[in-house]
Amino acid sequence: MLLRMSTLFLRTLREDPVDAELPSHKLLVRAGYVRRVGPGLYSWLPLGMLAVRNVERVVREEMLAIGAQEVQFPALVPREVFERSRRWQDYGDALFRLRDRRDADYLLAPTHEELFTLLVKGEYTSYRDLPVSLFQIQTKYRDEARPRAGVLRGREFVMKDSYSFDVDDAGLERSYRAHRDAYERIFRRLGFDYRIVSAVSGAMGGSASEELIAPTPSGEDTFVQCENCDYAANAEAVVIAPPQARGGVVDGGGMGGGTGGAGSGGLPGPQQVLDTPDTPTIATLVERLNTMDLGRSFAAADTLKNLVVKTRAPGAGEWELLVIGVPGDRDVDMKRVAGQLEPTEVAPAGPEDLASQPGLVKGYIGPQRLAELGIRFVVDPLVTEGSAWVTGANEPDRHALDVVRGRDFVPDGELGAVEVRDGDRCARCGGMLQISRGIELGHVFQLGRKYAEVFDLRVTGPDGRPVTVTMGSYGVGITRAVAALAEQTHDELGLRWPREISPADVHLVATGKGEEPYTAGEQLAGELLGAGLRVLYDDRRGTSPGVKFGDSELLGVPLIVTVGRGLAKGVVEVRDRWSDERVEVPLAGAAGEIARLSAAQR
RNA sequence: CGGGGAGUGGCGCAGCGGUAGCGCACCUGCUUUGGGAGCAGGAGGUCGGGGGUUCGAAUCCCCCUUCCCCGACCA
Repeated sequence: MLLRMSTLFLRTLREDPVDAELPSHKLLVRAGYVRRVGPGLYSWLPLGMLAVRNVERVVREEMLAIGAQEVQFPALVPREVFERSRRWQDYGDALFRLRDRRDADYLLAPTHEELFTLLVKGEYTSYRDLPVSLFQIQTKYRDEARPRAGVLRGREFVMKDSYSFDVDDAGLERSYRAHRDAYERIFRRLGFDYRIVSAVSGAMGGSASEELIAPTPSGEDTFVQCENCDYAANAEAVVIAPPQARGGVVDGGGMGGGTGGAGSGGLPGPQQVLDTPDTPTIATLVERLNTMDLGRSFAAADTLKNLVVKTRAPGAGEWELLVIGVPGDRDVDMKRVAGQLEPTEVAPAGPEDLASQPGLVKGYIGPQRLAELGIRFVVDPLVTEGSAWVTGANEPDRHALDVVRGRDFVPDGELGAVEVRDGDRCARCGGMLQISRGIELGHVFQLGRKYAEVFDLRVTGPDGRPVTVTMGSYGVGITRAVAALAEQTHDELGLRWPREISPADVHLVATGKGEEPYTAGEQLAGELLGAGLRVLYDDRRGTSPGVKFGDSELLGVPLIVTVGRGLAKGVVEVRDRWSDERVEVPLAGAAGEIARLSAAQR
């Protein structure tokens, strides 16, 4: 492949686009890889297209290598298909819906579980046909509430999605493993720094759902890693170790700071109700407590905050109230809560929900009488058995002190609800958890029988009886990978591609007076081509050297070869865009040497 | 959905009552050729849309609309 800059459809920009915030976004636009068309919509220009095709190629090769077979579904799907899986309703506003001339409803698919399931159902009927894995590389649509970060989170994007079909759990496990391994090979080949994090809560070390994340400060996914062991999880799926008993019980201390509770050993005295006027928030409460001359000081961590939410089980018509108790210095992570309660829906309780239950006094809710009110109550595991708290007294302007779990209230259960913090403890080994940000590159997921049941995908088993198929679902963001890689690998000069994704192996720059650089460049370009390299050749006349060098840095091809000044000595200069190392190579035989250097790059 | 901001040549911006300008990019000529060249000449805009005020509106007023950023949201 030989691309000539003189004819390449490319215009680089000297200035950053105003709407871009992230380096990857700025650079992909400046380097002429993409152009914005509308909110969350981008055109891919020739260089960008080459990068996208390269990601596709790597993904396709690795999918085929595990025996997955490629198919292609329409992006435009009739409503009925998504009605059956309920996603026409459940997917919400993020689903692009449209109507044809006959007023029939259609959608632009965000993923294709339904069609994959239906396809297999239509063709296969026996357990002997399984397992099978199918994939497609296709444009997906999501009407994001707020597209951002350029191509990283658009409303239209290219994604590889695949699905595995097995007769039993052991088979699913194997298919899952194969995909997970393939994903590791894909991201390694593409040159990513990536982490695999658990995306499922509860099941410690469970592998039912994992995300492959590219760590980068600007990423919009939050995940935690243990400093000590290899535990890593999405922030919404994290499991935090409960502290040693805190507050009054075992022996004072514990974690969570403050000197609250009973201090030294033994249960605190019976709970007492205090007048605490105008203290509807944790901050105001703590301030008030510390001026009350109670013989101890209090911190937010000594208070028990009770948040009211409402839940609705699938199919149930009515919302039910649920109170969640967490230490007062902690925020509740609603996504984490929702993840654990799924498929039951969760929503914050509004004023009208509270009004329906007069026993709940806003700002002064305590768990002491929730049971008698018939309201369900769960606590975060940080609220350990035997711990003592300051909490609401269920009366306006009053709080209760030394309220002990197990003595003064008994929750209906525990629910990890708290937002993770740096320094929280790993539930596996007790090590410190560290929070990082990253971009989700891929997701492997044991879907199970959800769609197989909805679409009645069954095959005849060995005993002649029908068996419901179990599925895995696996995705890789193709266009997102290009941007994520740019985000991870760029430097102050511009893009910097690993070889597998780069639009070319070598960026050949001809510069200098007269014809010599161009005749030599032309010949070298041909030789490089002959050596099997993909060449981007800057053959522009009348473009000053500074512009050419600047472009070569911006475009990000990993090896830059300059034909110019060195010709007097019979050499060309070869520069590694990654290390910035420069070597002079004799023009005679340069192609072979350059091919060798290129092959040595990552 | 909440908060902030912006719509003026391809891109980035200035102008804020007197009929549109700058930088980059582009075109022509000459010079220049190892770090975003110089000189000279040139092309390109119904100033987001509609209505109003005014002798006169990019500029003031009203309505509409689109877009961007932060947050909420995001299988």
